[in-house]
Amino acid sequence: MPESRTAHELNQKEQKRNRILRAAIEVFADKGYFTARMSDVAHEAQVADGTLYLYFDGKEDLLMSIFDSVLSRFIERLRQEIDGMDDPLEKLRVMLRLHLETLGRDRPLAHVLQIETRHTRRFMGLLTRGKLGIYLNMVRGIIEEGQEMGRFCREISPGLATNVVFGAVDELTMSWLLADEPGDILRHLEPLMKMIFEGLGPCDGEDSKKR
Amino acid sequence: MPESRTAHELNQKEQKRNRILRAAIEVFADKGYFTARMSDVAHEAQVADGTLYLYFDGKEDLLMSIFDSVLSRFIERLRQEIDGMDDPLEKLRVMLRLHLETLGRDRPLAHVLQIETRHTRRFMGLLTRGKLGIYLNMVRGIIEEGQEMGRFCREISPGLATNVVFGAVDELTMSWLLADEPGDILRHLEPLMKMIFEGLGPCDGEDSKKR
Amino acid sequence: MPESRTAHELNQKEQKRNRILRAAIEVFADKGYFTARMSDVAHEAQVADGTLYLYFDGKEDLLMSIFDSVLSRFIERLRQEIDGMDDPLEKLRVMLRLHLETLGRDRPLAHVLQIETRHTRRFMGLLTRGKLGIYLNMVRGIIEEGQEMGRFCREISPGLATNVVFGAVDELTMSWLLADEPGDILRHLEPLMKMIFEGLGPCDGEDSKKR
Amino acid sequence: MPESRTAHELNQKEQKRNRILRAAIEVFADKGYFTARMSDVAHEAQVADGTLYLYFDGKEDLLMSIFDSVLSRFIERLRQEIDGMDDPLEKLRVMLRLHLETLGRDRPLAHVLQIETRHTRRFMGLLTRGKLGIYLNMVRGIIEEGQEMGRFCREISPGLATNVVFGAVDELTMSWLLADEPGDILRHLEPLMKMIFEGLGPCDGEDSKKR
DNA sequence: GATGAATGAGTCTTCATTCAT
DNA sequence: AATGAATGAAGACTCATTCAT
Repeated sequence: MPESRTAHELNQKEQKRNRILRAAIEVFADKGYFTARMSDVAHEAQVADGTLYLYFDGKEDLLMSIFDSVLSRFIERLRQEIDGMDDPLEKLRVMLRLHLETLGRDRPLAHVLQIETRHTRRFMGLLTRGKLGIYLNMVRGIIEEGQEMGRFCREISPGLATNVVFGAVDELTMSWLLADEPGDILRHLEPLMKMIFEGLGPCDGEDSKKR
Repeated sequence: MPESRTAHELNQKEQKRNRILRAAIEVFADKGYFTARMSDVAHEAQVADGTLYLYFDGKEDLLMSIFDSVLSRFIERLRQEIDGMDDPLEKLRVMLRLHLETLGRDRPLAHVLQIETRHTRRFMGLLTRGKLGIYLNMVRGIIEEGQEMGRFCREISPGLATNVVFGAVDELTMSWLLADEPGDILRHLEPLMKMIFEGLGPCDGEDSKKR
Repeated sequence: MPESRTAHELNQKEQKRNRILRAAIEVFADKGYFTARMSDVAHEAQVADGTLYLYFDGKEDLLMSIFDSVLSRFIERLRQEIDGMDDPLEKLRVMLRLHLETLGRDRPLAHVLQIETRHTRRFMGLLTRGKLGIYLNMVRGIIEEGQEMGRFCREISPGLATNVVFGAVDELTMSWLLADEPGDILRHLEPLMKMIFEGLGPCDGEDSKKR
Repeated sequence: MPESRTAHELNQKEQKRNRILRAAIEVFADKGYFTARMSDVAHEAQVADGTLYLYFDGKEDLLMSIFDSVLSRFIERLRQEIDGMDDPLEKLRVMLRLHLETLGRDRPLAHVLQIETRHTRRFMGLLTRGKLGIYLNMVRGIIEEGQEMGRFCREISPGLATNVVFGAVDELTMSWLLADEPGDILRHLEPLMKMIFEGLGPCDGEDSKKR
């Protein structure tokens, strides 16, 4: 059963957009955002230079869109997986696994996300106000939920906790990325979870796991 | 007692060189290496554009020189402090403290060293063959010494151990740098030392702390 | 009958290349190679500055290409005209006429070729290894042919003879170029031929035209 | 007997001026006027960059001054030698010999005078209004004198004749300069004189040397 | 929609010239 | 007078972006 013409076209368009995005990831990871030329991306994507501008607003938008598109898919998957769950700690585990999987599977992407995006203050600002903000809000949501259910220490401010959790994965990814022989990033998941639980877990009298 | 004319002039020259270097650190940290213009650096250093080229070979050399100059001073101080010591572990502690202090005291510098330098593959290569190589060799020297004295596990290759130690500080610095409320980076020194000692410490029969 | 798209485009491209080349000739002749700015050339050619770099590698290449393009056409025409001829002396005459015509018809071109090209040692070297070398080899070929046929004195080394002939036209052109009221350069052709014939002609016993 | 202090100083000054001038000749001949840097000249003259400006107004003045100084000495010598002579033709011979000697003895100088000076229209204009004008006027004077005495053809305009004579030496020098194995330029003196005499000599009925 | 030739703003760098010492 | 460090104007070249085909 054939798709409607429009749907088909949309699909075509979507495919080409993704091809360009993919090309940008490779090229940015390889040469660095500033050193890479738009025509390098066009060449890698096997389209004309001008075509890039039919799908993106410019070089900066291309970089932002990498972030955005990856995060969109990530958030969607995360929601699906998390949806039926009850345990906030388990939700966190799923989230971190997904995060590490996404990057661990794709080094060029990880490079762009971790390195090329940090160049300018302005950039980080823009990102945080976009899809990244949604992600961070989800983390925060889970933490607040955990605090309400008594699974997480209530004395820690949710904002700080979010930073700690996000910072931990970020740091982990960065070191994996800079390592010469990175290995499987997922092997760090459980130690990370342990650290986080120790950091966030119940802080009342009865819970004496920590010093 | 007046300095000799030459000595005075050298001093003057050295001072201006440092002023430019400092300006470059500020500007690169603020706008990013690629976004920063040479005239921004000149302006910040309160010299004319052309003056930059009396002290440095160009933009790239400026970035390299930041690295180089900081590392030179760092290595010198490190040598002085380490000189009379016997215990390799203590030497490592001094080294890491100095490393963290140097960066922790100067965020713009840390930014440039950790972020702006990672842009291109080529850059890292150049650096490693320069002063950074000397530093890494010192780390390696200490580790080998520790192994010979039986303080460090002999089964670990010194090269790998060097990477682990250096990677650990690097990672630590990076996360401190990306944090919103960084705090005093030195508070991480002891935990770091503990980790390193656990990772590198004696691995023979009598020492059963590790599996 | 429409040209194929590609052929048409090539033609367009070739035309614009020539327009730029022409503009460069005018501007270089007028202001001198070093004093002329690339944007002067662009302006004269009615293209944007950047466009120059779509057709040439830079300022130097532009100068070289003037030489090259003129010489290419010159050599081609020379080959066509000479092809069926037998008499080497006649070939020389055709060659010199063509040489003088080419420059005599186009003073700016002559200026660039004679003056602006002599600036640097390096330049002349590059040229001689290019199209100019081919031309010089053709001259030499004709002379050797003449010697074999007994029309030219066999005692003169072909290399020297080539220099003499080429030097003569060169000198002639130079003086025509520097003159205030140059007149028709072709009026010098026959005297020149006479001189060359006297210089190169048979040198044996029976031929006593020369002392 | 010591010179007066002032005279001595003037002499010192003059010497340094000449050293700079000489350096400029060497450097301009070697690298070309535009490619040469003022600091190259300073280096060659073993003075500081700034010192050049104590003796000359700038780069252009340096080039002009080469011309001027050479021509000054040339004109002075010429006047001395010519002074007691009667025969205009002999005066011409002396003049041409001096001209060829001056350049033939000093290739770098010849290079600068013949090549580097022709760059810009403006340059030639300036020169002609300076010492060069004086020289040309002397040539013209000799020719007019010759015409009055009936030794030269009266039908030729003195201006044209001057151009012919000057152009001939110029052309000769140029070809000598461009030649690979120049040899002694003075060997061309007599042929040149012959040509000039044939060109300028008496043109009336009784004198039938020319067609 | 797709192309890629054309555009021209933007920047690094050079170097003639100046001037405090 | 001599120096040479400092200046800053000027220009070659790059490359993100546009738009006619």
